[in-house]
Amino acid sequence: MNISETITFSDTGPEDRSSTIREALRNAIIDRRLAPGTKLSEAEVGALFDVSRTVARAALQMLTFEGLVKTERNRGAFVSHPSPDEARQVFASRRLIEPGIVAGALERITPSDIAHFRRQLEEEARHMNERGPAARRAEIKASGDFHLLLASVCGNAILQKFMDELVARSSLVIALYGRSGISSCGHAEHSAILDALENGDGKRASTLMIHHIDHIEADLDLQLKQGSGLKDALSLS
Amino acid sequence: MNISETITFSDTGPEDRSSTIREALRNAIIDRRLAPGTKLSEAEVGALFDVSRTVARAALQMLTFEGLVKTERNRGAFVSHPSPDEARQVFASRRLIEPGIVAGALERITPSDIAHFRRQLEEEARHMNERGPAARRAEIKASGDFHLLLASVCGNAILQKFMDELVARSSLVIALYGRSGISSCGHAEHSAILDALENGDGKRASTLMIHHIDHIEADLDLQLKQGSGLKDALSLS
DNA sequence: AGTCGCAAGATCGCATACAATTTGAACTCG
DNA sequence: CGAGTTCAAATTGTATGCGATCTTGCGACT
Repeated sequence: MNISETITFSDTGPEDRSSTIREALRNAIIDRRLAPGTKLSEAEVGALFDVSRTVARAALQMLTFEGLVKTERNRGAFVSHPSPDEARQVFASRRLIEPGIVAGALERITPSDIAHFRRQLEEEARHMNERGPAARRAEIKASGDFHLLLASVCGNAILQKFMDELVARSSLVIALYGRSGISSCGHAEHSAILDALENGDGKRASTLMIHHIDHIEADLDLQLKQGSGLKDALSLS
Repeated sequence: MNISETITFSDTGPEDRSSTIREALRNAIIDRRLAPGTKLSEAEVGALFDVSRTVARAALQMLTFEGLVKTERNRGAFVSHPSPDEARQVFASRRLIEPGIVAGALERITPSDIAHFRRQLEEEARHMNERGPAARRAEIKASGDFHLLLASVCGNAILQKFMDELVARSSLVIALYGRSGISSCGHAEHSAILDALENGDGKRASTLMIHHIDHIEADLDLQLKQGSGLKDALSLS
């Protein structure tokens, strides 16, 4: 496993090591370097990051709270394998929250923010034009970052935290249920939303956002093919 | 301190003890038996519930994730003391989410649910007619339970979790900034919302809900009297 | 041959021990 | 008498050890 990327703790400063591990695992999960269903043993995680089980456990507990990891008592922690129903709930939540985020962002967005968005969208476009699984992972991540940036502009830390969780879960869902062929449809819509925001047209931006979310969800294949948990093992190994 | 209420672990079964402690602390916080700013030392919490620091720490970590507790590295955990700005963010989030919850609940609510709501509202009314701080605490809690019940009916576990957090934070905010005199205005509005739901009038229910939230927030005194964190110490000790 | 039971191995839950950091106070010096 | 410094008490951060629980492989019994 090469989960730990090129992480040397010194980079992030002496701050919470468990948070650093959480972020690394989080990135690995939403990048799909860690497949849903993968077991994350405390000892293994601890060994990978060269810490004790205590801090590894703390990181896993945080991820469990975010819904990216599922822990079963006396059995361990596993990368979440959201059911189609959970997937629908994720998108229902986003449909509810994101229009409000757009409205909030509209009132506080600055030219400097817009420039930031433009750079972000360029990045996104670059990944879109590349091929290969690495590029696709980067694309999913970049697409999520657009929504997170929007949430940060809106200035509500609570909503931002909610969006953090929703975007992360979405990445999992897309990786699991996405029909890979048509997945790169989001970029133009991001641009359009940003344009509407720049023109101060909040109504249009909200509408575009809802359609955008609809499109993402429509691109999924959410037929319920799984009963309980035996499929986990089936799909992962 | 009598935080632990009448808790004997055997009640909740052999499940996670840290979760049990989390709930007990959570209740104590939203009931205002634990004042904002109060220090929650790991050792003290552990002693109160007769567990080691390890599990106490886990409970505190969960509460930190919910925003009910703030931990500072190497300094400890404290009951959150939300700023007026945070308070506004809480209510902004609720204004965004709860209408959607109402809409979701409308489609799934059953007569049995409605009966449940009625019983809940009676309970609420009982506390409203009593006097004293204990009754007021119970009233705040019961009022929150109405919203949580609504969220549970809506059938979206993610939104339900969000509402859990928002309602808990609201209780803190109300306890901190509520003008105590007029606080008991919510009951009639809850009834009205339920009536609208029963009649299938989702539009009206949503509108009532927004007004309800507006009223709650309007009843607060959110003048920003505090600069940073020195006031915490000032108000707690 | 199939099934049940049992024991060994692995992993987690929790407690405890030790290290690191902060805080507050006593103490010294100007 | 006040300011600065040093040290000790308290508290958190982290590691590790032990018991409990679950899994799994092997063997005996039907």
